[in-house]
Amino acid sequence: MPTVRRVKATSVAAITINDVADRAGVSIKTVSRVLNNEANVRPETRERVQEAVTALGYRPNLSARSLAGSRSFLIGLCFDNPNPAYVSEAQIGAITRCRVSGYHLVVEPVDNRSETADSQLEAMVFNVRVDGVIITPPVSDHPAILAMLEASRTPYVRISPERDRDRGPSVYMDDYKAAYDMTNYLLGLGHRRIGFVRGHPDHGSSYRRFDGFHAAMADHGLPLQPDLLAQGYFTFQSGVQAGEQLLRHPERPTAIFAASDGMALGVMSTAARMGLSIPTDLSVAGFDDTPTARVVWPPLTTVRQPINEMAAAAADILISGEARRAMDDKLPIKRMLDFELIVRQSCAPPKA
Amino acid sequence: MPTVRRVKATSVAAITINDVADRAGVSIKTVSRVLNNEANVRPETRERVQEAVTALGYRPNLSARSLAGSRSFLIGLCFDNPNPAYVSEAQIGAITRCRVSGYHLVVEPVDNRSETADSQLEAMVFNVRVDGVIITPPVSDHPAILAMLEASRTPYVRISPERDRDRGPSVYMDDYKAAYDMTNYLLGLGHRRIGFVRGHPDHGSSYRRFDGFHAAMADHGLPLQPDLLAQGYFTFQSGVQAGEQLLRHPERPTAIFAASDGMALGVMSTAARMGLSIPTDLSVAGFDDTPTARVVWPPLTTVRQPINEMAAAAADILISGEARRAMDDKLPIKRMLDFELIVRQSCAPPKA
DNA sequence: TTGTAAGCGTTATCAA
DNA sequence: TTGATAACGCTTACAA
Repeated sequence: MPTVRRVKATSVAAITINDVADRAGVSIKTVSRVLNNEANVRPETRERVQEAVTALGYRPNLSARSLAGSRSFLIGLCFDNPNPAYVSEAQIGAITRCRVSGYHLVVEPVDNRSETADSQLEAMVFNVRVDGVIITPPVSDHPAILAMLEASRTPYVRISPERDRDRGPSVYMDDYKAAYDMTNYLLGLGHRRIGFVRGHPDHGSSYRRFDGFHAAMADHGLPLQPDLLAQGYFTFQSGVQAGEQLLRHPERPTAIFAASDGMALGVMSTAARMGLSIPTDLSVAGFDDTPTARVVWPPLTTVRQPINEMAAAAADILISGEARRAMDDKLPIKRMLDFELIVRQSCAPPKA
Repeated sequence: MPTVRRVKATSVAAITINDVADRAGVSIKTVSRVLNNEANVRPETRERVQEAVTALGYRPNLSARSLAGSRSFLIGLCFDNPNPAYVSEAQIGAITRCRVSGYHLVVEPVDNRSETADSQLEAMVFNVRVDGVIITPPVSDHPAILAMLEASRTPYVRISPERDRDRGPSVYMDDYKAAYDMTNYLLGLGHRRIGFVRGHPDHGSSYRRFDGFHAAMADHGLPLQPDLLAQGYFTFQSGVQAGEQLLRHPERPTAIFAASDGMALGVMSTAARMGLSIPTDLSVAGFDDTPTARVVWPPLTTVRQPINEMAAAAADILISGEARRAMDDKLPIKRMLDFELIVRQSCAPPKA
C-alpha cells in the first residue's frame, strides 16, 4: 500500500524568513531587522537581504508576526449601517491608509441601539487583537463600546463624535465653518432674507451649524430674525414643515439653508407644491451631500463631509502609534478636516 | 536607579490556554480538543474545561491558532465600488455567517478595470492568509484575480458571475424566474401589450431576463412582438430612448418592463415628458431595486436581488470547507437563491 | 480518553 | 553590527 502524503493546504510550502536568511547568508534576526526597518544593519547587508526577499517573493506571515510581536497589522472598523454611502467611503479611506503600511481592515457592523453592542466588538479585540479600532458615527458615541475599548487598552479613534468630544482621539470636520461658508455663499449671491432650518436638537452638529450661519449673518450686519428660523429634526418630513412655516411668511425668504440634505429636500418639495420654482423664486442649500442631493432636480447645493479623508486620518493616528501614546500620556488627539462646498444648481441670485 | 519594567501593550497579561488547562486540571491538548469540538473527550471533562473557559473569560488567540493550525478564521471580501448599497448588504450578509463560526471579515476594495487588480489582493492571500475569498460583481469576473486565487490554492466563491459560470463555486439568483414572475405579475394585472427593454448585450443576465419575459408571455399565448422590444444598455439614457421607441408606437403598450431600474427610470422620464401619467396611462417595472427606485414618484415596482443571502451563502461555502473540497475534487458548487418581487406603485391595471 | 513534545514563523533577549 | 536561542499560544503527531 502506497504511503499517503498529506500536503498542507497551500500546496507549495510557503517561503519563510529562514529561506530568506539562507539565501542572503545572514541570520533570521538580521532579516527581521531589515523587514522592520531597524537601525544598525550595514547597508550592504540590508541590500543583500532585500534582494533575497524580492527574488524569493517572500511574504511575512502576519499570524507569526502578530504572535511574536506586539502588532497584528489589523485595524478594525466599527460601524452601524444607516448610511451605506458613508460607510463605504469610510472604508475606502481607511483602507487606503492601511495599504501604505501593510495593514488590513477588519469590518465589524454593530447595532448601535443595542445595549450589548460592545460584545459584538469583543471578539475583534480579544480574539483577533486588532491594533486599533476606527469608529464611525453614531457608534462613536456608544458608551459601552468606548468603555470596553478603554478597559482592554485598545487604541481607538472616533469619527465625528457628538458627546464627550474630549474622550479619546477623534477626527471630525468643521461644521461651524462649513455653515459659515455656505451662508457667505448665499450672501454673496445677493440674498439678505435667508431662512435657516435647524437640525435635531439632540445633535451637537446642529448647534455648530447654526452658530456658523448666525456668525456669517452677523458679520454682514444682519441680525437674527426669529421668524426666519425653523426647527427641524434632520428628516425630510421636518423639512416639509419647516418649509411651510418659512414660506408662508408674508415677506418670505429668498433663500433657505437647511442643516441637512433631508430637510433641504423637504423644503424643495414644499416649494414645488406652493408653485415656487427653484432656484428662480427660491434658493435652497443643504448639508451632507447625500446621494439623493445630486439626483433631485435641480441638483442641490450642499456641503460634502470629508468622510474618506477622516477615515484615512483615523487609520493614520492608529497606525502611526499616536493613539497608543496618547492613551498612555492621557493626551487628547483631535484632527479637524476640511469640508467641501458643493455648488450645484439649487441656488441663484434673488429675483430683482 | 529603579528598574524599568516594560509591560506588554495589553496591561493585563492575557489568559491563555495554559491558564484554562490549569484551572480545569487537564492538559492543554484537552482544552484544545474541547475548543475545537473534537470527539473523544469525556463529557464531564468537557464540562470542566468549559467552566474554566467561561470563568476565566478565555479567548483563544487567533494568530496562534492560525500559525499552528490550518485556519486563519479570516475571510476576505473583494469588491469594486460602483454601488455602495450592494457592497454594504453583501458585507452584512457575509459577516452574519462569519459570526456564527467565529470568523472575521477582511475587506479588500479593488479597481476592477485595472489589469493588476490581483496584486492588491495578494497581500490578503499571502500575508494575511485568509481562509477564503468572497468576490462580488463585477470583480467576480476578473480573470487575473481568479487565476491568482487558483494558483495560490485559495478557496473562493464568486457572487453572480457572468463569464465562465462553471469556474469555481458561485452563488447567484434566478434572473430567468424573476423576469418570468414579474411578467406574470403584469399579465395578472390585465396587461397584454407589454413592452420589454432588454439589458446590455454583453451581460449574461440580460439574456436570462429576456428569456424569462419571453417564456411568461408565451405561456399566456402571447407571441413575441418585435415592435414591443427595445434594446437598452442598463443606463438611464438608453431607457429614455427605449421609452421613446416603444411609446410612439401607434398602438402603444400599456406596460413596460425594463431589465434594470436605471432603464425603467429612463422610461418613466420619457413617459412624463409625453404627458403620460404612471401608473394610470402606463405601468412601469424595473429590475434591481436600486435606492432610487423607492425615492422616485411613483415608487418603482422592481426585483430585489438577495444580496445579503448570497453573501451569507458564499461565506457558508467557504467556512464549511465545501469550497476547498470542491477545489480538490474539481466539483462545481452552485447555489441559486430566491429573489424578491417588490411591488410598489408604478404598476396598475390597464385603463378600460 | 488523555497527555507529551514538537512545531508553526515570527520578534525579543542577550551575548558576541 | 550580527547571531543563537528563547519565547509567543496554539495545533498536530504520536504515545500512553
